[in-house]
Amino acid sequence: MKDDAKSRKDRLRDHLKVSILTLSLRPGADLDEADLSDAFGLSRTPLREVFRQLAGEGYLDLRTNRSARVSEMSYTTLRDFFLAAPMIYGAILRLAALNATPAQIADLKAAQETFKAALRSGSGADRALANNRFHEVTGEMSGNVYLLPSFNRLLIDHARIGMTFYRPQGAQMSENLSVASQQHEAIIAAIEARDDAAAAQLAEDHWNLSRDQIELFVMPDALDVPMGAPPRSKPA
Amino acid sequence: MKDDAKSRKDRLRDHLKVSILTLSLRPGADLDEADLSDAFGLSRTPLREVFRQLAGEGYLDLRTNRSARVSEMSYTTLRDFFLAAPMIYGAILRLAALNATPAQIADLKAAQETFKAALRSGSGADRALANNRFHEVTGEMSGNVYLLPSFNRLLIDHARIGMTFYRPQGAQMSENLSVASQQHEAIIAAIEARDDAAAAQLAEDHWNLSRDQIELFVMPDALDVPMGAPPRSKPA
DNA sequence: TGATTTTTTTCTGTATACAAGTTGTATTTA
DNA sequence: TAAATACAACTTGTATACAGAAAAAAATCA
Repeated sequence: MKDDAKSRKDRLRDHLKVSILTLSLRPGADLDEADLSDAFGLSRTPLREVFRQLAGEGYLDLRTNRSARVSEMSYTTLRDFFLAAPMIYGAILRLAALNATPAQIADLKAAQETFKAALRSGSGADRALANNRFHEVTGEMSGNVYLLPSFNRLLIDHARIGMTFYRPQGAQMSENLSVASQQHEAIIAAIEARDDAAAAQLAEDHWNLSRDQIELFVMPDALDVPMGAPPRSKPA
Repeated sequence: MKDDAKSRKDRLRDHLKVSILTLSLRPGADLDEADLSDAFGLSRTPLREVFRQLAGEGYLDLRTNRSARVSEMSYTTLRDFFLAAPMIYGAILRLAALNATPAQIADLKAAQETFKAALRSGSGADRALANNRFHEVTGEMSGNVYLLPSFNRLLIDHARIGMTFYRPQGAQMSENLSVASQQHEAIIAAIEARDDAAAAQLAEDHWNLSRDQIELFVMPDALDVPMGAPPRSKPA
C-alpha cells in the first residue's frame, strides 16, 4: 500500500485528472473499470472510490448501472461558464492577495516558471496544465472553503476550453499567451504587495483576455456569417 | 438492491445529511463504518462510497487510515462564510429568476408551504431542514453547474449555523422568522415574474436578516464594545 | 429481409475475507 | 514512578467472488 509516497490510487487520480484536463480523455468518454484496474494494478474497489471522488470534484459523471463518464461540455455549460467565471475569479484573487502565505507565494512563482517554460517549448497540453496549476495555487491562497468548490470546477473546464480554443498556432494566440504570462507576473506582484484591489483588477483583465481568445474561435472573424454557418473557420 | 425505489444507499445518504444539517451529528464527530453498516444493512463497500460522495459535497472529511468525520465548523469558516454567502446567494437568485421552470416554481411553493408549517408547529431542526430545502430549490432553478458546488456547500453550513444561533426562542427570533417567511414569498413572486433585479435585491435583504440574527447571538446585546471595535455595526 | 424476442455475454453493484495500519494497554526498564 | 517498548484489539484499505442489470448477439417469426 505504501508504494513510494504516492500510492497507486494517487497515481490513478492524477492520471485521470491530467487526461481529462488535456482532453486526452474527451468529454463524454466512457471509462472502463476493468481496463484501468489492470493498468494501475488496483482492484475495482479503490478504483471506484477514486471515481466517486473525481465525480464530486466535477471531472466525472456517474450513472447507476452504467459506466463512469468524463463530464460533458455543452453549449449551455459554456454560457454558464462565461457567467460564473469573472465573479469567482475576481473574488478568489482578491482573497489570495489578502491571505497568501510566503510558502504559497513561492509555489505560485514556481508555477509561473513552469508556465513560462511550457510557453517556450511545451505542447498545448503542457501549457494548459501549467496554467491550470498557477490558478490552482491562487485558489489555495484564497483559503475560502466556500468559494473553492466552484473555483476548482471552473478551472477544470477552463483548461478544457483552452485546449479546444487555443489550439491553432496563430500569431494572435502567441501574442495573447505572452500577455497572459505578463499578467501572471503582475498577479504575483499584487499578491506579494497584499494589494487586493489590484489583484481583483488583474483578475478582470486576465479573464477578459481569455474570453477574447475564446470568442475569437467561437465567432471566427465575426463577420456576417450567412445562415447555416460552417462549424469553424481559421482566422488570419 | 431495488428495495422500494429508494435504495438503502440513498437512505443512508439522506440520514447522514439530515443528521449533519441538524447537528444531530456534530461537526468533528467520528463515524463508525461497522455501526452504520449494521444499522442500514449495507456492507462497508457501498457505505464507503457514500462517505466519499458526501465528502465531495462538503458534509464529511476523510483522512486515510482514520475514521470519517463530520466536517468541522470553526471561527475561520464562519468568517469565510460571511464573505462568500452574499455574493453567491445573490448570483443564484438572480439566475433562478431568469431560468426557473414552472415545475421548479411549483417545487419552490411546496417547499415554502413546508417551511410555514414548520414555523407553526415544527422543531428547530424541522425549520432548518425546510428552509434548507427552499434554498436548495432556488439552486436547482439557477441551473449553473459552476455556482452550485459553492452554493450547496454554503447551504450546509448555513443550516448548521442556523441550528446553533436560532436556538433560543426569543421574541426577536420569532419576529425574524416571520420576516424570513415573508421574504420567501417575495422571492417566489420575483422568480415567477422573471424579475432578476428584484430577486437579487431580495437575496441581499434575506441575507442581511440572517446575518443580523447570527450577530445577535455572536455578540449578545451588541452595545458599545470597548476596545477592538466590533467587525460590523448593525444597519438601521 | 427486417423486426422482435430470447439468449448470451459483459459490466456494474455488493458482500465478504483478508491485509495493513492505528490505537490503547500492559509490561519492562531505568 | 515515568518513559519506552511490545503486544493485543480494533479499524481502515484492498482483493476477490458472486449477484444483478444492461448491452450485445443470436434466434425466431412475419
